[in-house]
Amino acid sequence: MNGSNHVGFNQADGSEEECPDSHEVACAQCKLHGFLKFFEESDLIALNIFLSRRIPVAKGAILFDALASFRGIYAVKSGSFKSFSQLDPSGEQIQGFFLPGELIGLDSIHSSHYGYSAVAMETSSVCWLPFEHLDDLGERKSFFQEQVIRILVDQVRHDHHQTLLVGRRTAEERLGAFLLNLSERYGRHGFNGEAFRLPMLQNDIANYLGLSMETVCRLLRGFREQGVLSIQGKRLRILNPDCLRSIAHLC
Amino acid sequence: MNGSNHVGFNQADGSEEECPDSHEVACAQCKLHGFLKFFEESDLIALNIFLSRRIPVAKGAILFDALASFRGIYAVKSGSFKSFSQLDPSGEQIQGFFLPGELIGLDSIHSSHYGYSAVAMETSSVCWLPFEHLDDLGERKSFFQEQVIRILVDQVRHDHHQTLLVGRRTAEERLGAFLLNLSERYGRHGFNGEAFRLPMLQNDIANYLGLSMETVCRLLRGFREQGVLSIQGKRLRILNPDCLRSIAHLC
DNA sequence: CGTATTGTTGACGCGGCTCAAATGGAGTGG
DNA sequence: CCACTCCATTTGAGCCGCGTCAACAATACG
Repeated sequence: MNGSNHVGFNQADGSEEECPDSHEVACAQCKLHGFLKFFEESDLIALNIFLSRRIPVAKGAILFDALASFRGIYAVKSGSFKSFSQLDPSGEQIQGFFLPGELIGLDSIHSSHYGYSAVAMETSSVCWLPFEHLDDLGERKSFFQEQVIRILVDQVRHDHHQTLLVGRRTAEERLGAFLLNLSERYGRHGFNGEAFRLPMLQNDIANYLGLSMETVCRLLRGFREQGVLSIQGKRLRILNPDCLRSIAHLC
Repeated sequence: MNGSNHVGFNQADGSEEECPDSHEVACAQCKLHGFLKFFEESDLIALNIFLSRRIPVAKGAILFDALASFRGIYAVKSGSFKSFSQLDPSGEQIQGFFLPGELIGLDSIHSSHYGYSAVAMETSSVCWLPFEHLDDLGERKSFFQEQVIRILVDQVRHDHHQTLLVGRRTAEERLGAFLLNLSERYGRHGFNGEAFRLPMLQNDIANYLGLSMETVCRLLRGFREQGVLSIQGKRLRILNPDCLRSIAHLC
């Protein structure tokens, strides 16, 4: 767990501060780190040539377009993103949210285009791992693919759960499970899972969960009145996680 | 597209008839075939040592249990399966249906357990590809993994679509899209996409789509009365695909 | 400070769930 | 072949969750 046997990331740039921005995910907590940690040092040096670190992305800026040709995966370093498809002319359908430490675009591997768009919901920064030189890894490519498979499997699991959630649960259960999911993800990447920012609009939450904005708003008020959580602006605090779990029927 | 450059499958057993059962998928149309077709002949001979072909599975029999340890993937040769998780004590949640030519269990790769159960909805047969000797493939393992990734990506795409479908569409749109999806899948694997069996119970369809059985029943009657399709027993015939597409809002 | 965007609240209607009961069909044993 | 059972399907009645519409408040932003 000591990161000293790995090249790159924060340590690569000696002049870099330890923690320049408290809202930034630590490299050791980033999924990109887990992605690469099976490589030997020599490979990592090669990979680091291609790894672009901390690209700033302005709020509302498009990370990639649905029609953009696949050029690698991104890791959210700070800020947050949403992905959506435009299939329906009536508006966008939000596919997912991406918090610091999470990867975007992996499911477009082996496709010519990304197939969906990703935009920053706030001022953000990403690391970018281009995939074009992957074949240079030679025999080690298999390790790399194993990580890809591992993460894709995770996503399949999550999507199954999401389908179940959106299809068969009440609005209250969906929103509760959604908040718990956010909490768990923040916690996993080294943030406080009990108190965090809700970077997305209520409109986006509603869209994602297949609900109306008004229902989301009313439910949040209900949760507040039950003392389950508190909201001020975009800051959320979960006061009673057990109660929230029982609401979401995830005991 | 001539299958003669590949070893194994039907051709391997010289005494085997061409088409002993018209309800059986042709090997050239099976996803397992696509899965293996990138291998050289020598590798395929090795793989075929492990490939168990045409294992019969009785109606209602469990192919694998949620707690069974992962032992490889199955290809449906004839019949059909449903997969489901038992998370909810109130009953099963159906995750998917598997028709002849389709693969079951791939998303459990790199897990200790399957994580969900699969049972035969009718008298069926499968081919089984154990994964335990995959490392024997050596450098060619990478090709294999590439296929795994390709199929997992397909599944992620499908699951996203499913989430969207189940979350934001009316009951009519969901059922229409479901039937069209079945039609497309039967067609893709060499069957008649306009007239096929509905192997699952209406109860299962309802569960899968997040609807009640009664709603599914009423909607099917509506489709029949509109002349969109005809049903006798479990046999379904799509009389007006364009109308069904417009109902499903997939033009 | 003004404008645009997001969030809040109420009234109302309907899609689809629930409950309940009847009908049909497949399998089984006599 | 029939009688019986079990399960699936069908149909109806009633109700409620949540979407829609509309008006207004609050917040963000230039």
